[in-house]
Amino acid sequence: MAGSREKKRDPKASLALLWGEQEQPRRGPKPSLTAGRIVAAAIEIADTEGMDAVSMQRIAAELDVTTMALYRYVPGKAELIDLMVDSALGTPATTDGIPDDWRSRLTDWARQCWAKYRRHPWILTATAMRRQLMGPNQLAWLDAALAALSRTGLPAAQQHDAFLLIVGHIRTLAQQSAAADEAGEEEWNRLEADVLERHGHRYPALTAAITAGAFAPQQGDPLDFGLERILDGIAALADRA
Amino acid sequence: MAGSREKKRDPKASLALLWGEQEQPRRGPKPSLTAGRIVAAAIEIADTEGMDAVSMQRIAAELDVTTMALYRYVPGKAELIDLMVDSALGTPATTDGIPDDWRSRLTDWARQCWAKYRRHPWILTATAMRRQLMGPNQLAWLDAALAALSRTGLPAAQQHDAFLLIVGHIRTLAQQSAAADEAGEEEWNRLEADVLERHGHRYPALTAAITAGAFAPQQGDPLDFGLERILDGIAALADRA
DNA sequence: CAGAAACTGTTTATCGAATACGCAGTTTCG
DNA sequence: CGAAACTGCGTATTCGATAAACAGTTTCTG
Repeated sequence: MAGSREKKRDPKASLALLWGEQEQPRRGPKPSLTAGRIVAAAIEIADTEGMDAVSMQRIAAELDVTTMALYRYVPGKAELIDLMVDSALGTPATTDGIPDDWRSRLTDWARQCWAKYRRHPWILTATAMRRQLMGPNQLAWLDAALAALSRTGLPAAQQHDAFLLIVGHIRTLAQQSAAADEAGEEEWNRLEADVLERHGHRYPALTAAITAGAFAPQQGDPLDFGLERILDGIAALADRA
Repeated sequence: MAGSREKKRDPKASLALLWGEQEQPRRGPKPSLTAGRIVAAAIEIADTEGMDAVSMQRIAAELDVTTMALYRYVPGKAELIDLMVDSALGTPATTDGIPDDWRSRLTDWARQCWAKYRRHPWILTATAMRRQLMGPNQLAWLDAALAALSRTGLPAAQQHDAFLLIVGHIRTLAQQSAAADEAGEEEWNRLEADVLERHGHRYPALTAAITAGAFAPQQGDPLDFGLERILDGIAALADRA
């Protein structure tokens, strides 16, 4: 959470890198790296130690070069993060074997997307509060979701809204699960329980919910509840039309 | 997006501050500040210039003290952020005049919450990927939502799930709107349009959706679509039971 | 009331991070 | 061959968070 010592993001450069629209150098020493290797190293670090551990110095160390060497391949950290996200998302799997109705397709899509977020929780931070720069992979995910949604017969604008709704749900889960994985979870729970012991009377509904086990760990995929509700809601709308 | 030069968050200290469980000093000079004033200054900065502008030095400057003076009142930046969030959320308004059914109550709740996120978009970043430390206000919001949800008759665990679903939707909108407010929005759109011009054929559903106006600016409250779907989905479930 | 004790704001010093700049060596083209 | 286009790298700058130590201020205590 330290300050932003960086220059602004250069979307043009990010896009060029995302789409591989870089001219190959014709002279000079052979590059010892590629943007791809840098991105892969950064993702590796983010996966294992979280986004906070991703620094230019750290990536460089991982690749056995000096920090500044990286800047020959990516314009800056902001652009690197754009690349990380698109790369980590990868391509959605084919829909082979999935029934050809919108609900099955969307469910499958959501499961896959959720899997990606679980594998790379840092995607959440990496994309929070920033305009998304759609790379090839991100566009593929969007396309897949819209392909399913188009079968609902809903107006295009609502298809987009529905897409956001589902992504939002997945991101909420990612947030929850990232928070739960934080260190010292037990201590935190104990502290909060303590607080509620002392102030719980001010929160009757909450107290009742806790007593009823609303916050007990659940079994089953946390994705399901919300996804079912959303799809039910969309179905109701689609049927109405 | 710079590194984390801070020590870990101290939840105990945050909670003590959140609940005002601090012992008042009995000796020494009169304190010239309070945690509250620091938090207010930080929120002011975040509101007008975004979270990135919130640095200890900046807050101190705003309050006409040295940076280190702040550390007499808050243990560190992480704890300060906890306080900022709870303070910015404030208390949910009373439900006077809102019909006493769960759907109306939840709709009202969601609108209020969405208003808070719109006023303080940085809450999104401030709470991303971190375990939430529930302060008095955050608990009040949670309590209010659960009070409404309890009238659905759903099991407690599902009430919690439903709560997350709604908050998730609100946060998605906040994310969207924050991204849209970023500088250079037009240039970005132009660049993306360019890309699609060149690669659009790989994304038929997306191309179709764009043509159909899926991404055109919409009128009306963006909250509504998703909220209606979610509530419809919840209603369907509640009716079934 | 004299210290001691508990505080306060401040100064100074580290350390981590991003990244601008310029240098020396490497390749390739005219 | 020599300039041009590159590459990796050492150096320096700037910001941010925060630790440590210091000097002045109040309030107790004996």
